[in-house]
Amino acid sequence: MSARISDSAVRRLSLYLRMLRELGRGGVELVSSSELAARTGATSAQVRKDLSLFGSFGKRGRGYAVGPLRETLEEILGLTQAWRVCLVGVGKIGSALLGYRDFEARGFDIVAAFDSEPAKIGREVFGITVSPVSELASVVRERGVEIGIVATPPEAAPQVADALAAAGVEAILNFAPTELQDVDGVPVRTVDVVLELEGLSYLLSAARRRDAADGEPA
Amino acid sequence: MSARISDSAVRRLSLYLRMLRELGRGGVELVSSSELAARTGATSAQVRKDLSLFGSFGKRGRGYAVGPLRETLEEILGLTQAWRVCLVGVGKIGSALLGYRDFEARGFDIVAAFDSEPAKIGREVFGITVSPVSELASVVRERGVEIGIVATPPEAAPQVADALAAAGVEAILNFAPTELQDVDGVPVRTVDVVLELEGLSYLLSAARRRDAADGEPA
DNA sequence: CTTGATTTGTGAATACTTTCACAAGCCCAC
DNA sequence: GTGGGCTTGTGAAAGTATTCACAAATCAAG
Repeated sequence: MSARISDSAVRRLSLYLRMLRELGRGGVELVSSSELAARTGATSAQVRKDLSLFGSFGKRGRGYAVGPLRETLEEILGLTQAWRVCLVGVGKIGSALLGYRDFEARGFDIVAAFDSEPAKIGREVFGITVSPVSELASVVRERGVEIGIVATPPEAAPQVADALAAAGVEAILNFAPTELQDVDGVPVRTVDVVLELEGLSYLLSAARRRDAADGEPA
Repeated sequence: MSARISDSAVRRLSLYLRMLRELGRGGVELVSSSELAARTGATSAQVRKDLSLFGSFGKRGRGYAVGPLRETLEEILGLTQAWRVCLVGVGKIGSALLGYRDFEARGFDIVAAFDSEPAKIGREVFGITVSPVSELASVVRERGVEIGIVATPPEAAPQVADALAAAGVEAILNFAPTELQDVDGVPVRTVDVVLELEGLSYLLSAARRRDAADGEPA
């Protein structure tokens, strides 16, 4: 019952949930594993296996009830509560994230923002007032922040992550192009755009090498 | 020699490369697999295995020569050339990406930007003039764009991706929260911030469930 | 030249994930 | 109520990825 669930399985659960919400809005009440699979890029067996890690939610011969399964997945993913989030680094990317109102709709409330640059302190960005990083610890504690977003330059990221963890943040989302080891048991996810582009670059140049070797097919 | 290389291996190669550049700037000339591993969150065996997929670059008893290995990895990842990139959707995230000058430094030149909103057409954002999406096909062809970035709302993303593929783009980086199947053999990577946050939410609530079950330890 | 301290490169072993394939269950039609 | 068409849930099989562990290579010291 409590085997560790892989990151990729959790990621797929999020995708299933997204699709279930869409189906629900469209009034659909029942969905089969193969429909869900087709719409999320998975296979039907994978959908069933992923869901079976947590229980038995479908009806044989019929499929899954959209509403109840949606609620179950929200429960599993911890989305029945709102999480309190803070953001450190109100630069270009940080500001864009503050303005991304989808977060709130998805249960992630940004309740504080920090920057080290004096010119930015006190400024209000998309409804959030920017505080000085020196107040990070106290504000995080006061407002019960659970998730921290790091959107600073790479040099500052490790210290900021440490400070967040020390202040009691329980998980970190990192946008700085730096590998941040899990700090003190606090899980870190990194979103690294350059890394993604380099992954595509690899695919393209590998394809070109292959084409060249195979005599440049059509 | 030409077994398929996994995405995760390629991602690690990018991290090694990043670290090698840093070491090179610091004047370091030789690095061992275990040093590289410690700095990138991998294991030394993994570093050696990843590199051995492409050849034999180290010296037994000594380690890897920083400069030459950096060049080899740049070659493997296709980073010895500059890639031409376009961006579709000049909203909050799109603008932030246009301003992210690191792209150019890493060999990804943004040579065009598109939007469907008339108010944005012709405006110059961080040095790039916004063109109407109606001109996407012609501009992509004219300027030889190889990689397309999708930063539109989710509803528009699938059509935009199709249009990019049809116009001859060879790879797509997607920021819209929509699963985009690989279009017509064009590889797609998706960066989905909400998905990452939901992954963290899962970890947090799983940890809490565990704590509650184990009688709330310290 | 030999010894010893390193560190690579890599088969073999382990661990993890995905896919297969089918019995068990469900519902509709008659 | 019985038959037939579907679809789930899940062990077993296949496929991938990671880790282990060690022979082969390198170099410095004496």
